[in-house]
Amino acid sequence: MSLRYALLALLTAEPLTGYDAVKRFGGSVGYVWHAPDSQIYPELRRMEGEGLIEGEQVRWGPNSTKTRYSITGEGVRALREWLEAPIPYAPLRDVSRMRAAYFEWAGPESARENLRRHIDYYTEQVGRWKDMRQAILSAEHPSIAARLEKYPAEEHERIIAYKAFAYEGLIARGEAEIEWGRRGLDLIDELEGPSQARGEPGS
Amino acid sequence: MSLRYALLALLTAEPLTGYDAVKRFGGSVGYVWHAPDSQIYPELRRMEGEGLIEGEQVRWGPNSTKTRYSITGEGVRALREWLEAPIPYAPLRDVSRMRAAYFEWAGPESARENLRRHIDYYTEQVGRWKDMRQAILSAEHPSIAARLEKYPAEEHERIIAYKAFAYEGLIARGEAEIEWGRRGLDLIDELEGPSQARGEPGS
DNA sequence: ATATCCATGTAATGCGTTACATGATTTG
DNA sequence: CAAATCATGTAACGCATTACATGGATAT
Repeated sequence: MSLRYALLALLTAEPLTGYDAVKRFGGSVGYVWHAPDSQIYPELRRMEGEGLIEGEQVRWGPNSTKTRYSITGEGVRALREWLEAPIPYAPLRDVSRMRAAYFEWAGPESARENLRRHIDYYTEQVGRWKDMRQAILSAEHPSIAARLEKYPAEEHERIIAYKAFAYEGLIARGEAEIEWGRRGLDLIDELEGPSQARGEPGS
Repeated sequence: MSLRYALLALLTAEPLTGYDAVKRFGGSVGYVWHAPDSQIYPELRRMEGEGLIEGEQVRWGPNSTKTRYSITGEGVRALREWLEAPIPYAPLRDVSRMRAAYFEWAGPESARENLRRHIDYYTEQVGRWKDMRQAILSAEHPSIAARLEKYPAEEHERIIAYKAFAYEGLIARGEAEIEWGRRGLDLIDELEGPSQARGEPGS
């Protein structure tokens, strides 16, 4: 049910077509909340039905229109309410940890491969998150720029700060994952002897 | 689809009834992979149908039986295969970060309340995870004890080490969450002035 | 004109959640 | 004998995923 709040949050910056929203979910917001097109379009229509957003038909080319959605007063209220309500923390479902717990059933080489992938994955993610954080802090990112234009200058600092703070959480988490992966590789070396994948120099 | 592998992993320690499995998901395994009864019983039957596990009827009281499941050779093969295959990392869907990114829409007091809950939640979890890690390292936990009995002594070290390592990942992650929450509270103080909830001593 | 973007979906399936439901057995 | 535990589900619903599908508009 958070998809709808992600959409509402997006729409507080500027009106968007479904396609615009899909684009956002491919980039910025998508780093925090993933959603495919097939979920976004129907959700927007449902939200319009409930009065949280309003669609207006905009000319697009000579023979066509597109729907541009804006958030309504009720939409803002719903977003606020959601932000102020306590989140029910979802029970854990952690594939990486589950797999690691049973590494004795995989070969050491495949356990290593697993951890290397873990490290690579989070290294890449951390890179992205750091870039996003920078783009937010410098107000370069188009969607943050549009947002700042819409709100008075005294709000800018906090708008930026909270978004950067969110990314800092992702970065910290990612770095913890990388650390964990490295300790895992060391652990495997201790338990099973060092990897045979690399030759000993000087032997 | 990981539920079935969690079940297979459990069954490598000892045969279990559905109810036993449900119990495990309420405790040990449940800290890593959550599943409700309503998912476990049907999944066990499906797995039996696919030959990954075998159910045998065991007397239970004078007029009743229960089904005790054991892992089959094919089940072990399936578990190994899953452990050795690369995990497709699921796209992110992070409610805490999403909410934090839009804290300017909540009041400062409700943003603080949010972060306090975040800190409390992870503090509690970290406590549990640390206890579990200890219980594993000392081989006190009943399910780890049963497991160790079944495998030769030279396997014990790695069986324990990998499970402890998994919990260490959770602990590290939890601690990063707590840290993040604290920095968030500081950030709110900076942006909005300190909380009015507490009086200034000496004023 | 052709490729790439812009725009918008439907359909099938599966995993997971919540709520509801029942009865036997052991333990105190 | 009453309470707690053991045992095993069904049913309805909703969110999410994957695959499939189409056509107009703009840029080169």
